[in-house]
Amino acid sequence: MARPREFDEDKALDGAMNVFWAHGYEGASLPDLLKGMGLTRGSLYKAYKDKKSLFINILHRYDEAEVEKATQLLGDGTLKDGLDRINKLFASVLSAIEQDDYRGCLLCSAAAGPAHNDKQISETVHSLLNKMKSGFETALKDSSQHAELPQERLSQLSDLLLTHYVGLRILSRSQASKETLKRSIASLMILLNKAHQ
Amino acid sequence: MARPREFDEDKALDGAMNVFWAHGYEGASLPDLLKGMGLTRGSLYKAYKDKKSLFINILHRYDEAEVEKATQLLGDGTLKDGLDRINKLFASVLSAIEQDDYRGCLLCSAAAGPAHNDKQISETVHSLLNKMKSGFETALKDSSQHAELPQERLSQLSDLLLTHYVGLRILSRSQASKETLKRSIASLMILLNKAHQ
DNA sequence: AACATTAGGAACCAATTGGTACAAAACACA
DNA sequence: TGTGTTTTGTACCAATTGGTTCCTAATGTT
Repeated sequence: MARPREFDEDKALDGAMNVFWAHGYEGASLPDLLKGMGLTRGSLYKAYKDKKSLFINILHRYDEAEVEKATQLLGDGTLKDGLDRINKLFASVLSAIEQDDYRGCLLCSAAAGPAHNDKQISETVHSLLNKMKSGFETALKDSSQHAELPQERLSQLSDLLLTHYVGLRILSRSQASKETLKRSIASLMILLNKAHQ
Repeated sequence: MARPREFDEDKALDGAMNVFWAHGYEGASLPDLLKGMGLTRGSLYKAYKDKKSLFINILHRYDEAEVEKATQLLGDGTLKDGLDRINKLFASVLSAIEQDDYRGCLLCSAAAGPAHNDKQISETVHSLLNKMKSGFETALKDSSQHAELPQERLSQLSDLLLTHYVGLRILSRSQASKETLKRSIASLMILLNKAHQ
């Protein structure tokens, strides 16, 4: 009973994700979002309450789409050595900017922006950042060089990888030079290869 | 000739820096700035043209105050080994959040925010980030363990340190746990001690 | 003392912000 | 064919945004 939704929810949410990704939370205006989602004010507020709720919704969508992709890669058993997976993940960061995609990472931008002021957002952000950390930890445990390290060291290394990931994504968004990012990643991989010694 | 300024320019600019530091560029409203600077609209626009110009001005002030402090530390000859200086710098990042200062770094926040959309800002940001990188490079050259590394490796390592610095500061601002930052820094210092091998 | 020049401050501005109210429209079910 | 329920779209809202105007006040120079 009642009138069915006319808009395609997946399309709308993807649209919102792209707008937030490109402009950030504060930078995305309602008209931006409405245009990107292909719907009008009434529908948006009826379906998603308000801007902040929509954003948190989108953060979860970003999780399912992008964070999940990253953690799947980091746990991907077909790449036997976890270190190779980590390498591949950072290579993908580089590949984004090789294709002139300077949007960075929605999650990292949220960490730098609204997470500072809003508890609900910061909690969501941290749960996703933790998921990334766990992904790194999984990969390290599957690395022939690192598997034997004590848990404490694995956790440390994972936090380092997370920090590095965030740093790279923020630098990407600020349009840092490709070479800078390349050197940073190369250096990380060299150091990581010595971590077990 | 003409009426002299009544407000203390240093106090006003410090006030503006604090407001931008706390709220970010977009997040700092004109009323916020006016209150923090202790002057009225007319004076602000007469003296600093507009919000963006003021922000770039403040970015340079942040350079003189904070970036300079960091690079001085990294080049401080009284700490003989450059590695100790790097250690001390990252310890100061940690110390900030131990004192519940979650503002992060104005420069890093600028990299994550307005630098994405504004060329003038991104250029300023990158020149300061480069200054940080040079600081790291100087310290590495003064490190007994790293001084003999080829220039290419030193540059790589400096970019890694810069990335890590940015990552930490963004995580700080998002109110990441002290433990996370601690582990990340600990891990970095361990790896850095193996970089020369 | 007169004048040129600049600072200060309030009133004002159009545009935009996120958000709401409400009537018309579209369906399911009876 | 109604009837109840929900979506949709438009008109509207108050508040805030960054920015300008313009008059007055304060000064150094002559």
